[in-house]
Amino acid sequence: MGRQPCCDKVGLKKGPWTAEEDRKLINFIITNGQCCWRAVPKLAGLLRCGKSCRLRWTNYLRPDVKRGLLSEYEEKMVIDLHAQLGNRWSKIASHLPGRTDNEIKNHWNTHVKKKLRKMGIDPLTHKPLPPPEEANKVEEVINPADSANNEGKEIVDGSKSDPTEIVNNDFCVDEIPVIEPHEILLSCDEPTPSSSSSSSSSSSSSLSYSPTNVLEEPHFLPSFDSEIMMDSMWSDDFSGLELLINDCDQRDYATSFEPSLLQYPVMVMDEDYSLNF
DNA sequence: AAGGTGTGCAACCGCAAGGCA
DNA sequence: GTGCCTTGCGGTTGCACACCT
Repeated sequence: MGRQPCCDKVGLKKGPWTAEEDRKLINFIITNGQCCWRAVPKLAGLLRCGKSCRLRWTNYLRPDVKRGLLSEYEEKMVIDLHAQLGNRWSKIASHLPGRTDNEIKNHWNTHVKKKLRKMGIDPLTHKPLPPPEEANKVEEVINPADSANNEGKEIVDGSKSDPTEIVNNDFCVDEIPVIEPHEILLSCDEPTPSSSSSSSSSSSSSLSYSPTNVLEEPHFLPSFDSEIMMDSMWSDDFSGLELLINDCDQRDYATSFEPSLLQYPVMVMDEDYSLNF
């Protein structure tokens, strides 16, 4: 007997969520909390599968989710945690409050991989990449017929591209010293206000990157535990949150009405139903 | 200006884990 | 112990936008 599909796919909507769908899902969870995701779409009046609702909520609509690019410090943490944990994105995300596994995974695939390769570091192993010639030799030995079909070809395939490209990219693997992940130094082009103001140890233009540093950066992390926050937010006082969504002057109104909400990120819904905090 | 190509990200898919009867 | 159900995870896809020619 085959596996039962997670939901009846007939008549279900796919693709990007609309503002109206977001509103329905938010309203439902505000009213009922996070319950059986399989039942959510039906109860919320959505033509989506439960999985899709859960994903939308956890990755986008959750009030404690952080949007925008990862800071330098967050990126360093991701790299370090990836070196320790591999592609366990949810574990990595659990160390970065407000960041989702999906967001970190996307950031890794689109930004960090390239950055590490440019630095001469293999994003899979976190070890230095071999020089182009050696890499080609190794590839030829391993698979002479298909040496180009390798993940490292983007950077190290010097046989096909103009050698000056390497110079143009300010990168030459011959100059890359053998370094371990914990020795990596990343420059901070634009230190974020949080990192520059909160950490005197990171006042220079680059941060020493090491597991101990990662763990010893208490000022960067929000002072709340996201899970505790969510529990409090959803179980204790939905009415307060609802006020934030429904009132046009949410922040002032909410804080005057319920001062305890000040300790939580304030969720504000725009006219187009996008959320701001 | 138009078409082609590259990039980033939201969302989907399939599988695995864990809980429960 | 077994099978079903739900949730969570990681890999992958596809679309929209930016950039290039």
